[in-house]
Amino acid sequence: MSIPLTQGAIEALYKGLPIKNPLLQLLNIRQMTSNSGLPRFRLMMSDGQHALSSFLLTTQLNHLPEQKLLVQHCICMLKKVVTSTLADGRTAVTVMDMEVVQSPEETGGRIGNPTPYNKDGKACCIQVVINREAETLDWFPITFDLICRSNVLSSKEIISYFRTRFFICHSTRTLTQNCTVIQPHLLNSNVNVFVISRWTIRARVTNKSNVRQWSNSRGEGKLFSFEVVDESGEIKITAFNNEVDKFFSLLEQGKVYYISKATLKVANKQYSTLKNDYEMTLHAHSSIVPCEDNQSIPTMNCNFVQIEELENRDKDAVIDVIGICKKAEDVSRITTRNSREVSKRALHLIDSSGKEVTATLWGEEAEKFDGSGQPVVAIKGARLSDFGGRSLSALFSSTIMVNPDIPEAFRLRAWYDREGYAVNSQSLTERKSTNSGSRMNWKTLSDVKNENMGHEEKAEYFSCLATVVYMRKENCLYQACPSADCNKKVLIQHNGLYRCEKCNREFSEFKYRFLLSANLADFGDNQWVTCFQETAEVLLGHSAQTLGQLRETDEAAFDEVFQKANFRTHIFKNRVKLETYNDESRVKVTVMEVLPVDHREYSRRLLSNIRRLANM
DNA sequence: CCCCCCCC
Repeated sequence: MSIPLTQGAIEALYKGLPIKNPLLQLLNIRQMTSNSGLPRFRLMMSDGQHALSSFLLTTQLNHLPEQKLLVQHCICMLKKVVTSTLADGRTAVTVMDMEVVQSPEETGGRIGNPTPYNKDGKACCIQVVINREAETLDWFPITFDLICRSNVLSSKEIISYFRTRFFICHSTRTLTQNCTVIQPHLLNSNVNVFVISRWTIRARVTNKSNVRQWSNSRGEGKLFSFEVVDESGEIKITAFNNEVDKFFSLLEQGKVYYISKATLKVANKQYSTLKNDYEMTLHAHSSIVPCEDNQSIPTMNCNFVQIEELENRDKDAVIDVIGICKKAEDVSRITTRNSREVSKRALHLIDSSGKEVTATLWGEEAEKFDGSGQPVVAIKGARLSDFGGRSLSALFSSTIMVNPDIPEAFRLRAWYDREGYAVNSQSLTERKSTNSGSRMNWKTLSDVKNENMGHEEKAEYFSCLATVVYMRKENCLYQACPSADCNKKVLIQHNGLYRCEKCNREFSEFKYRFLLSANLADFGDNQWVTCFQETAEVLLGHSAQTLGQLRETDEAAFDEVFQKANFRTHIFKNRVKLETYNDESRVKVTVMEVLPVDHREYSRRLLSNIRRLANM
């Protein structure tokens, strides 16, 4: 005669509810391989009503099965268990302490007729059956809550199941009242894959990729993906191989379809900006049918950011933008870092903020773009870059819409045709990349000293906004070797010829070159710098040759060049390095590039310096 | 099962 089992224990243990020393019958025991190399035993236990195979024996108790004490149909008292949720969402009941209280001989076999409780912990699918009232509806929104009338799991559990494993929805819909959840059933599939049976979604295609080939160690094939939206959210759907042939030409951006019998998998967030933890994959049995009655399905929910506002957004932000394409540059081919060739086309977008920004389209999108007639262009999901200050770049996931049928587009069109065309817009994107914030290591002159820049073995580089306050005009020029690639200083010989030591030659002529010492000042400090040929020419506005001749012929004009160049403000890109001569070390700053001051850049610099000072 | 998001 067997000891009575503890009724309801399986449910309590599965839910992690407190239950004291329950008595359960072992229905099955299986040895698994564990990461540690020790055998790990998995148990199926029964309380006479329910059976559950989510029990794991702590390895400290491995002696029980190994000594044939814990065998099929014995009765155990579980003295200590821990119920936990595994990384993949499954529940495990780990048995930390137990005692075998009755042998199989004494129990006389399986007790009662237990039914599987939530199956054995493999990936589950909750099958949804639509009852009579709902059968007239042939679609579901992507996400929904459920009211559960099942006696297997509570409604709360079902909802949490759906929240964690399927989709998240916070609104309770009428339709949900008509759903009945029946027995979860087991699927022999990967833990991350769930089959949605008898579910259909009705959704609008917002973005559709091109067909792409892939080839890797796992094989090769072709695929395309598209994104859909319905009133409850958005999701990405991918089709491979045969499904590409079947569905690619059917799907059109902007149109609505009934989509059913796709599988779900956990989305890799790394590759998606969509607000969904899951994505769908189409299979041989999947169906996609166009839907004509699509009024209630949202078009694209764009959250347009004014161009002016882009200046305040973070680099790499993914934003939606809409503007008049004032100018579309010609398409060009570039080679990427990975030596792939790709087409690109820059658009100059302007909106009613009066600001302009450059947006770059890629690949086919760049090639097929037609900018004639200055169309309204909306880009959903463009990446904000800090190139040239602020610019935009389309991603693979971006949706580009020309003259979209939306109120914002009509407003922009009206604004542009009435007054916008005459606006002298200011672009957030500089034409010169060198002025871009990202490439500049901005410093104030006092920063350079305080941070001991240039004291390392390697030269350091910084940029500053500074004003020329003094230039040593006396020895700003030297007589250099006239050979094309030699700038070595030459010495005049008694014979009237100029000798270059480096070339070991004598020349009848020399060329002038600059070696200009200048003192730069900003609001906090000043710094002596050296300008060689190109940078000095920019500062002084004359070539070394012209200025050299001027010095020989018209000293007043020569002086005037310096007067004019003095107290001018520029952006200086500099190299700083510690130099030692005569046992004395000092930091030498060489100007590498002189750039004109852009007023926006100037304000930005000024503002950031002020903020920094305010925080000191 | 893919996963490229680029260039000045």
